[in-house]
This record gives sequence, C-alpha cells and structure tokens, in this order.
Amino acid sequence: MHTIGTLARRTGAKVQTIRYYEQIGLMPEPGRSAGGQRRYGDADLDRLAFIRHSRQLGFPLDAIRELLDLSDHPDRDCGAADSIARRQLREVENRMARLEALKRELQRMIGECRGGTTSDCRVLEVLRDHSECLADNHDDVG
Amino acid sequence: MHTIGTLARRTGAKVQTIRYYEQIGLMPEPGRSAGGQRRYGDADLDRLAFIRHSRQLGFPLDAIRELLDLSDHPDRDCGAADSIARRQLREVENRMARLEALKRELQRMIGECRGGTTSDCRVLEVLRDHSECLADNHDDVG
DNA sequence: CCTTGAAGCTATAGTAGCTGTAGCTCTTAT
DNA sequence: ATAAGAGCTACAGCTACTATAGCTTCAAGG
Repeated sequence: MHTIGTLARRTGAKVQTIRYYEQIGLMPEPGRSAGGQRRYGDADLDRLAFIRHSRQLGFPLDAIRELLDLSDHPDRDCGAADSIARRQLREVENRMARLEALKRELQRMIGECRGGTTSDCRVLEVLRDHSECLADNHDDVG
Repeated sequence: MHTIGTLARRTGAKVQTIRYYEQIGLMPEPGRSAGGQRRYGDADLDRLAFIRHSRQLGFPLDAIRELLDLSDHPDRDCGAADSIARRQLREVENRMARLEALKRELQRMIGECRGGTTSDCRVLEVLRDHSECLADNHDDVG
C-alpha cells in the first residue's frame, strides 16, 4: 500500500495533481486509511505512471482517457490507440511548423536591429508594421 | 471613430478579446458614445494591431506590455526591446527542441506498432513502460 | 502514553489568455 | 416606428495544473 506522497515521488507528479486526476475521474477513488488518508495499490501506481508518461508526450487528458480505456481492454483492436498517437504526432508537427515560422520572423527582426533609440528600433517597427503580418493565425501558437 | 467591431475586423481580434485587453490595462479605456458604446481612434487601432502581431509571434502579454511601453517612449535605448525579442527567440527554440524529442518518440512508438489487439500494441506498451521514460520534464511541453 | 514534525486532508482561488453565454440596450436603416 | 445587428455588463468556462489556508493524521522517539 502506498500513500499519495509515495505515488508522487515515484512518478514525478505533484500530490495535488494526483488528487486532481482523481477529481476529474482519471484516477480511481482509492481506499482510505482509518483516519481517512488515501492508500494506493500497485495498479494505481502503474496507471499514474501511464498518465504521466502520456502527458510528457504531450497527449491531452481526453486522449489519455481514451488510451487508458483501451489499455484496460486488452481484447480490443489497437487501431484506435494507433490513431490517437498519429493524431498527436500531427499536432506536434503542426506546432513545430508554426514555431519554425515564428523563429524565422524573430531572427529576422533581431538581425535587423542596429541599436540606437526605440524610435528607430527594427524590432518595434516590425511589431508595429501591419503590412508585414504573418498570415492570420487564430489558433494557439503554443 | 471606430466601433469595437471595426477594430475586431481590422485586427482579427475578437470583440471580447479587445474588452479583455482593456480590462487588464493593455488597451486604454476609450471614449464612449452618448449611449455608452466604445469609440476608438486610429491610435487605438495601431496599438491593438501591435498587440495582435506580438501575440502571433508568441510574446506573452507581460512582454507585450513592456514592448508597448518602449514603443511609447521613442527616446529610450532599444536594447531592452532587443533583449525581450531574444528572450522570446530562446523560448521558441526551447519549445521546438522539446517538440522535436516528442516527435521522435511518437514516431518510434507508431512505427513499431504492428496492429492486432491492444494487448500487444506497442503504442500502449511504450506508454506503460516505465523504463523507457523521457527524462523528467516538469515544464509545459506545449 | 505522549509528543512532535512530516505528511495528509478539504476547499477554494489563482495561473495564461482568452472564449462563450445570458439578458439586456443602442444604433442605424428603412 | 420598427427591426436587425451590434454593443453592453457580468459571469462562467476552457486546459492542466498549482498554491494557499487551516485543519487532521501518521509514525517514530522518548
């Protein structure tokens, strides 16, 4: 039997985070000690490790919920898991592409700045200048 | 004189977002019509465009506050603006590096999956397997 | 048995940066 | 005069946690 602190230490999650996962139904409600403290088994530890590892790979909690569900049913087709992972890969690639564009624009901005006062600062000029805007991007640039 | 809707259309910001910027002091409180509706001038439009463009480059609002302040004082040294931009560039590069690592792990995971049931799915196996964890990463991966 | 300090408990609020909703009022064209 | 569309305030919700306050429990040492 593990305490919540042990789970935290073993997985790198914060104690509050574990309670949060319980609250949103990602972790099951564990047993309690006589005094009301949470007591976990090894299966809980594994589940939390799975969640944390998935989070480190950037999966959103909803996707993790699906992955856990698949993991709980060994007889199902693994195509679903595969497609969640592929979706996440596409997401990561999208973000990278957007960041690449930002990086280039920032480098250009910085590269053109020749010092002096803010009145002739290229950085501020670029930010002010409407005409050089990136294409509209309403998504998070994350 | 522009309405809030006009500003929104011209900058790509949502109406609520403009009101939000006012609320947090990023946009000034504008004048009002007889009936109490916001009325903006061209300077407001420029300021909002500056904010949106900076957001598109991923600058956090605090950084934008500083950039706007610099932009409002043409006599100051532009080194500050430059260093904010460099900080942002480093941030972008960091995120890209982290995403690159995620991308590789996702690709490996997906590449190894040979179909079948979830019980022998490599994707789920990798997520379950403690020993193959990425180095601990407590930052946002975003 | 008693104390003490670490760890746990609940509940609530805060983070970033918006976005959406409800229920109203204003503007403007016809 | 009316009606559509835009604007108003105030507040809740989003993601995924994180932090705080004020309390209780646990485990070890004396």
